[in-house]
Amino acid sequence: MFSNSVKYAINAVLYLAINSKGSEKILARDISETISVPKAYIAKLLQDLVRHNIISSARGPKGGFYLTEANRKIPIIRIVELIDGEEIFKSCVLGLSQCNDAKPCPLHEKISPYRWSLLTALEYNTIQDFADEIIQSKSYLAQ
Amino acid sequence: MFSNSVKYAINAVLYLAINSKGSEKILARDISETISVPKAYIAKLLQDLVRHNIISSARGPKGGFYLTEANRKIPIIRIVELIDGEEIFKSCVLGLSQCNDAKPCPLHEKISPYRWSLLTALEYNTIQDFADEIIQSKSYLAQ
DNA sequence: ATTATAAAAGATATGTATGTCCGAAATATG
DNA sequence: CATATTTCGGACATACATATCTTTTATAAT
Repeated sequence: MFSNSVKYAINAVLYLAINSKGSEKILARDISETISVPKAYIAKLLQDLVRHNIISSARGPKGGFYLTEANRKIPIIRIVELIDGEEIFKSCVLGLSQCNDAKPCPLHEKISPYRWSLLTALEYNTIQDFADEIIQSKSYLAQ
Repeated sequence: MFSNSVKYAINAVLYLAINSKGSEKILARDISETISVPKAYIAKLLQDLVRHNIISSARGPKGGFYLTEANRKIPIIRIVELIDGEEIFKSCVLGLSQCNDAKPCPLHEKISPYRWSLLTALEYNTIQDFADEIIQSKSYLAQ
């Protein structure tokens, strides 16, 4: 469903949300080790998120990545859209250009509820929402 | 969701199911042109399906690909499992190895029921079931 | 038998996602 | 100001999916 890059990015951002309080910053190295993704690779993804104002960063000593209050209110789907593009929820699972509710492909109706559940969960839950769930042990980021 | 290979394979098999009646055979070239996939590429996929007894073939003049009655009763999910592997429906959407009902990732509970219904739909609907739907204009393979 | 046809099989090529490396820019600290 | 730290940016490397090309094998028809 999602590329590895999106999986890594969501994991990294949620780790950030849980571990950086206020202006406290988190090193790319810490994130890399915790989520078991190469430092240079996750760093690139995080830089992309910074450029698009989904997360924040500071260079130099005491620098690192962190989240502003505004960052925390961003829906998770923005991460997916940025990295994998907006089409992944919309394009036909069989690759047919004409597939839609009126002229569905054979799998369309079977898959639509699944896709819709995923889409709305990502659209209506913010970074902070998921972080709260994890803090309250309602869900987990166990590797 | 699915690899291009799976998309191509499902399209090709359903085209076969609809267009080969009885022992009438269909050329790789015809399938290639109809579903707009390079002949050598779709041929390889079809050969793989033949080796695993999902479809049937005959070489030489009057040869081609076709479906036996047994082939037609095969669930669509067998094509997906063969080409993309069995894990694609089972592994965590966030790539977490420990994700399950007891220790769910943040997305797990929001999508599990829908994912499961998709899985069972592909498990219980055969090649013929989907072909029938198309013949009855309940669904379409329009490019 | 010979020929034409078509799948099967193997080898090679291309493209995209993933992963790595190195130097530049920014900045806190002494 | 000098130094250490850390993100940033570009270039490079690797792996895997996708695509192509060539040869071999099987077989129907003449």
